[in-house]
Amino acid sequence: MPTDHPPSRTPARIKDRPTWLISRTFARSSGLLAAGFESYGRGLRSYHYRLLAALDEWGPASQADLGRGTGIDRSDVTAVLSELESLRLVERSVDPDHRRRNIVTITPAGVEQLLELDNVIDGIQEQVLKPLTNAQRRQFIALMMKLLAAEDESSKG
Amino acid sequence: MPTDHPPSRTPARIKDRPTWLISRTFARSSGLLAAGFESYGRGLRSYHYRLLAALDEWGPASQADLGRGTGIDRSDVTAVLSELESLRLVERSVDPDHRRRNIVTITPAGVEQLLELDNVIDGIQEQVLKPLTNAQRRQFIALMMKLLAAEDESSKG
DNA sequence: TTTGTTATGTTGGCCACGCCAACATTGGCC
DNA sequence: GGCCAATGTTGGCGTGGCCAACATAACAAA
Repeated sequence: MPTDHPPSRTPARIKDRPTWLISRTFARSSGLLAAGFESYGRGLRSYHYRLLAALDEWGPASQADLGRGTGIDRSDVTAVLSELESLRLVERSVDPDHRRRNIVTITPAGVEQLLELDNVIDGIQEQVLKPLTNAQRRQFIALMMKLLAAEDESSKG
Repeated sequence: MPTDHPPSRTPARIKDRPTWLISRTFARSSGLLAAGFESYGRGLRSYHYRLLAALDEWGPASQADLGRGTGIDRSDVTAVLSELESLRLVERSVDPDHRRRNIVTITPAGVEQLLELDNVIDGIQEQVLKPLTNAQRRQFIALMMKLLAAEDESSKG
């Protein structure tokens, strides 16, 4: 559990810089997220959630496709899928048309787990944004989307 | 260097969530920052910068105070200071009034290094915010500050 | 058809950042 | 004098994000 120990003073040349604010914001967000995952037990972390979500949404897929789709490295996909498999949340089978490839499928238990995680994570969005009014939340989200739009474009190519 | 490999699709239940946007924003920011530090060579990273900035701004301090002030763990402070010391950017001396304590001082070379890093890092602020207009940048910064205000309060106690 | 070349899954490793525990040592307090 | 707190240090752990190397399988070019 990242306990998120913020600095007590923070040098002036640092404290107002966007990169610093972004980093603190992320620390707060990921701390809350980690606490959420942990309170949930099972040893699931964000990678697990991302993979379950991808499988639920895109249907059965190869590990390589999962990696590309979620931005998780192949090797990490392998490791996390093994954990998910041992929890019976996904299943791996060899693609008959391409025996080097695995077809990964989410199980009913996996879907159920995913839905529960959805709830936990939704609650955390609320916590993260709590200091902002609704209008400010919308603004904040819109600004981040704009900030990331270029990146999204370039990776779609 | 974090190469920041964004996902190519991103599941819908994830892609609009604030925690996800925050995490992507941070990935972008810290990727640019890391590239900046690395292009600069010398093996300096954000911890080094934070400590140099703290020393420059608050004057000579003990390691424990540096840790509390910057939010960096004592043990990490020790390690990073050793690197800074071997680069002759800081000096450690035993506090005569408290021989368990070190007094850490930034050297002239350290100040110089800090100023150069300042420039690099300022350039990165620009890059990070590039997609936003000036008004949007101000908004974005203000929103993050509000988001973090509660945390700052509680750690001042 | 044989010879590269590319894609896939796996293993094992590395780094940054953030933590924590344990320890010896020092100083302050009662 | 004896206890407690603070200090610096060592060593370790976890997460997220990477990369390299490898065997194997499929594919493309020759």
